[in-house]
Amino acid sequence: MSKPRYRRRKEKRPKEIAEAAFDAFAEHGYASTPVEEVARRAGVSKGLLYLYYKTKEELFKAVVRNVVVRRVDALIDIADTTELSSEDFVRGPVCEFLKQVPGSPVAVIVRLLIAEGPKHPDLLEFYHRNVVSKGLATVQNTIARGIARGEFRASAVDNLPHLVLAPVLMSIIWGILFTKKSLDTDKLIETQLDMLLHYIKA
Amino acid sequence: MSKPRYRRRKEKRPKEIAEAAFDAFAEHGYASTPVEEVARRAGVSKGLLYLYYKTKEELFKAVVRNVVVRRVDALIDIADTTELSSEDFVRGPVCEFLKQVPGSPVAVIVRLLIAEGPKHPDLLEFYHRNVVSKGLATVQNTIARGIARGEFRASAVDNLPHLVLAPVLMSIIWGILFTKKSLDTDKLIETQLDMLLHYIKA
DNA sequence: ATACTTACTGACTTTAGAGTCATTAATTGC
DNA sequence: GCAATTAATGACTCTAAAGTCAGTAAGTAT
Repeated sequence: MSKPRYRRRKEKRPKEIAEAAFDAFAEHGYASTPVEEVARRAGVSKGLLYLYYKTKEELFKAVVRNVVVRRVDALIDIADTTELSSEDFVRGPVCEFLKQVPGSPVAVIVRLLIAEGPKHPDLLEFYHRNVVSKGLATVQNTIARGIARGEFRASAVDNLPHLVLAPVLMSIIWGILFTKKSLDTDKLIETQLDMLLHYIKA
Repeated sequence: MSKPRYRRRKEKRPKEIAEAAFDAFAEHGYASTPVEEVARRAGVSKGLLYLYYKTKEELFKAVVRNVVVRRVDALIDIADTTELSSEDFVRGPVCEFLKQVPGSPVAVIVRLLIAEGPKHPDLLEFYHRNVVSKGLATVQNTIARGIARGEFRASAVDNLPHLVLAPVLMSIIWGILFTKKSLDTDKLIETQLDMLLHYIKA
């Protein structure tokens, strides 16, 4: 009549473990987080964790891959189907999207990648293909479309979509290092976009 | 008649060790670098290293502090004494300075700080006080002087000097993560400054 | 030359944490 | 109900690496 000590839930375990790992890594970083800490947070034994993930490194990769999924694709869809003028599109949906990034799980992933990335080239490759290059391409397409429509002029920015993401990256890093010293990241991003638009408007 | 097994060089050891540590940390990161590896590179025994640095953490802090020294102050001096117009000053000395940062030891320090910084608040405080806030203040002063002279107009950028450094940070991070995927960091920085100047010119 | 000081060595101790595996117990099928 | 299957446990092993310290030899003073 006693309660069972645990439930067998084969399908849900991997996800739960990956989520616990994300939280733990976010707090202490990858190298300083013992696997046992992850297991504890997931309410699971260390042995079970190793049943689903062969090594700590594999767990790390699963965590990074998990967070990435779908986030960027949402924006791309909007970009492909919007009816707005290029300027309104940038000032509206693009701006909103960029502003929520620094407070999102992506910020954590960026920190993990900077710290541990160089040791996992395949992971960087994956991240570049699925997030970075997609994001940059979307920005670049938006600019190109604006030019085609006669809304924008051609400029050096055409090949430097990185400039759109630079203030976002700045906000993320600032948040990681100097949480205490406040910085108005929304204003930072808005101003950069305003500057960009002035620069390339026809 | 045999060569001595070592020389006693009390004064030079700490510096040599810190430099070896910088190289090692740059290559593998802090957490993944054994102290013995640092000692080996410095041509010294592990015991001696611990004579000069009580813990690995203390060594880490010494490394970060070492690199910081003087780099920023050079620019500040130029800023205070230049005879150039504000625009020429930005397009010349400021631009040159910013362009060499991504390839300098500062890039390594940034990586180390992002990875390990959150565990060493005093170090972040030090870095903020001696590098970041000084750099930002210099940019801000330059803009303010331009406005006072009637060369620039007042704008949102007045309080967001971070925008000047954003492309530099972008270049640093890109270099760390995607060395293979090339990016013209000089062009990136130049374009951002060009954009900024267009935006704030009177 | 000899005694003395201390920079330096490297073998040793200790510990934290990754990964294993024999055992247990929840579930499934008969 | 009973046997078979497998999700789950946690005590254990093994290793890497931080930190220690008794001993050694380079330099110094007398």
